[in-house]
Amino acid sequence: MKIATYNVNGINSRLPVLLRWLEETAPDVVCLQELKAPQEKFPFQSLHDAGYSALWQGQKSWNGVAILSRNTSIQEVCRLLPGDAEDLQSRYLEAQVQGIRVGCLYLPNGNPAPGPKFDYKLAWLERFQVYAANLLKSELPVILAGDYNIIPTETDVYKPERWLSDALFRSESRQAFQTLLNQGWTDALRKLYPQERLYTYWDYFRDAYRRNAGLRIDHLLISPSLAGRLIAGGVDYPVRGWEKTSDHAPVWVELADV
DNA sequence: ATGACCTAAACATTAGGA
Repeated sequence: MKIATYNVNGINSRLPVLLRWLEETAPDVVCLQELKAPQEKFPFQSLHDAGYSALWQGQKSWNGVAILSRNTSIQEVCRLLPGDAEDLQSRYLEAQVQGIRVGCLYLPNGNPAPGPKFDYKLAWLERFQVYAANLLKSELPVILAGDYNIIPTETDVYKPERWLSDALFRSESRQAFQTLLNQGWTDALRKLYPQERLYTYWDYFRDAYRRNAGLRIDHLLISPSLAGRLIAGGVDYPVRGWEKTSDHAPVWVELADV
């Protein structure tokens, strides 16, 4: 089965691109981020017509996450990241889908750093680490897929020296990502491609996509039982070159059937 | 070092993104 994550950067303005990508690649499960749409403006009918059921947590203007499942139902687990009752931003959605526990996340950007936004990012990461550790303890097959807004290593950015003080690449962010790997999560794309330069995001500025001046910030972290089923994965690069496209490209993994 | 571009709503400028 194929599971993908895609930061769409506005689901309604991106709907033609999303539907074309779904039709061409037919992922079984999809995690979407940055819907930038309130709950009532989610295009569930268009997705239904394309063969996908959907669970979504919208928000006016910003954030927003969704989980899609092809031809099957979705059982909701939660709509917010636990650990802070004050944090109502739509950045985490979890469901049981096709036998797998799927966490869809949109981690805070954190810029400018240092500052309150960076503090929020680090606090979110701490809550996420606690939550992820408990998921591992459950021994369920789990995938935590989304826009982590973290460049894990200097292999994951076209020009590391330019990004050292950026919230995406600061040591606190990288260390938090490493902590998740140390817990036992597998960075699926890096596992499949240990050395290669893989990017999932290219700035709209400066012709970044054509120059391949990109970042790898969208990740699929898989629990040990799923790591044993990992058979393929990749970035759907051409989607980033389509008309009216997101600044992110979809990322996917293929898992062997049990 | 700066600014380049894109989205949604604050609607024609601003805020946020990464």
